[in-house]
Amino acid sequence: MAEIQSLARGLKILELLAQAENGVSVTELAEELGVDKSSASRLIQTLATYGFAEQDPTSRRYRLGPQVVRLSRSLLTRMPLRDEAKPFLRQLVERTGECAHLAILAQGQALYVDQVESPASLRVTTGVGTLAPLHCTALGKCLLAFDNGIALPKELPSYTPRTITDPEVLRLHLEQTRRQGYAIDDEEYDFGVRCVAAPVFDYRGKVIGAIGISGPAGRMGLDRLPHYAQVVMDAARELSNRMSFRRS
Amino acid sequence: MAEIQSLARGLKILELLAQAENGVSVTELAEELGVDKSSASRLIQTLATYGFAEQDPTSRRYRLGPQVVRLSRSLLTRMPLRDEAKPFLRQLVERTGECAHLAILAQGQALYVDQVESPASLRVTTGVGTLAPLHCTALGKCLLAFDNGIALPKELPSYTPRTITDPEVLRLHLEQTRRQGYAIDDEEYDFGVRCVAAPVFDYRGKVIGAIGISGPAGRMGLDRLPHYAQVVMDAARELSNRMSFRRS
DNA sequence: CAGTTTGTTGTGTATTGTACAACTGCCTGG
DNA sequence: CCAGGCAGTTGTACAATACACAACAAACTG
Repeated sequence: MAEIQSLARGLKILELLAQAENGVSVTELAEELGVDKSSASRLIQTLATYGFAEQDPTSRRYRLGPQVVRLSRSLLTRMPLRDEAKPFLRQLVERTGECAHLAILAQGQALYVDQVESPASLRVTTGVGTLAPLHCTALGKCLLAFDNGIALPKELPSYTPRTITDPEVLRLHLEQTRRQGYAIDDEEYDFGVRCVAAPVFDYRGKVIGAIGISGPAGRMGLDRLPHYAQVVMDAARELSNRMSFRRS
Repeated sequence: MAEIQSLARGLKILELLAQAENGVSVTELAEELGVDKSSASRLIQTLATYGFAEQDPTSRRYRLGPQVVRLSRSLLTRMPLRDEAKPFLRQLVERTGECAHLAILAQGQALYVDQVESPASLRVTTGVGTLAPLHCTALGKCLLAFDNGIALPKELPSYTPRTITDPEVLRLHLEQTRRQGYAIDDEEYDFGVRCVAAPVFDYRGKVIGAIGISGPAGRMGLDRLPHYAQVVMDAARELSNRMSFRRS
């Protein structure tokens, strides 16, 4: 009895609401959870009274409520790494003209927690809150390569023809990443998008996140990547220094 | 029995986690909820297994988990208004040099759901997910003035000496807002910050949100406000047109 | 190292969440 | 326009489950 059933069901409902495109009906919820309509109805009513869900008056379907946005903000604003990283992200955008991102490890995936947009009209925006796989993104590879505690993902799903799907190839690739101190994503997750990222460490040398830039392959030619890598690494190193002082 | 107790308690815990600066201990949770330590422990364990809470390994205190950021993203990306508004927010920043915001009504407050930052080094950023009072912000006043269904807030707390705290004064002020088609916040919520906002309507003429700009009082002189108001209203009107086509 | 505080794990009991059923409002088709 | 079906909510009885109490483990403090 280590898990509160009805709370767990409520949380599952939140996830279902997040996945659903156009809201979810009570009957669908009941089917998905394997409970009666009445139970599903009461559960989501509770979610609604606390602002975590909302009912569309006409269709009677439920969707996520504004409360989740508030919670998210609380989490993000209370993240020291995010505060410290912001100026470096801006700096990266200034120096490279591409979008800059900050990600941390969350549930075996890379969670994008901040972004500064490029001024270019063609830009690669990855919304804050996005979860991306570790094995085919530059930020993810950084987390994977420099975090000793983490194991390689069992599955290496393919997103583009360039995605590394062989565990052994990935292992070697990560070793190289460790050696050179930065990671590259060469159209392995999104067609036509290249990324460069470097790890951020705390005072104990533990990886706490990664910062990097993403841009269209056209602008981010392979020959220019080493230059970008240097810029990103410099920023990451300086940010790591900053984080070392905030021993929280 | 219209409310599932344990789910409600779990949601209250989430709110407590959001408010707490440095995480919350199990004992604190138990006290706050009026339940036993053991119950609080099991509730938050359930939250943790689903990624809604995280335990700091050293301090054993709990904080919000990454799952809430994911949910938030789902909600925000599924918001048609947000997609449509983005280019107009960028346009506002370009034309005025100040930060632009989009807000909707949520739980009797203005919820900031998007922002485009000003390039100026002195800028007014209001994080996405912020809740602000309706009676002393430009975006809030728009929602208040143009939404027929909504009642005036009972309490009109004061944030600066300029905050309107008299209901009658506010009523007249909102009438003027309706007449002129835009709202102003003249340092009524934040010292030294002025805002201008205009409402966004759907195809039925119902307010679905508001967009506006915020800047330091130094740059946003009172004499320039009418000009800014025109720019904001133009954008809001065009955005309203766009929204009329998406009859969802 | 003893004492104290804090978090987690058993366990019996009663509260509470659940399924079943009845009810209401809505939509659809004849 | 009405009959039939469907989706969502409310009532109710029962049993599952979440709860308080207690014991235990672990960490902090003096």
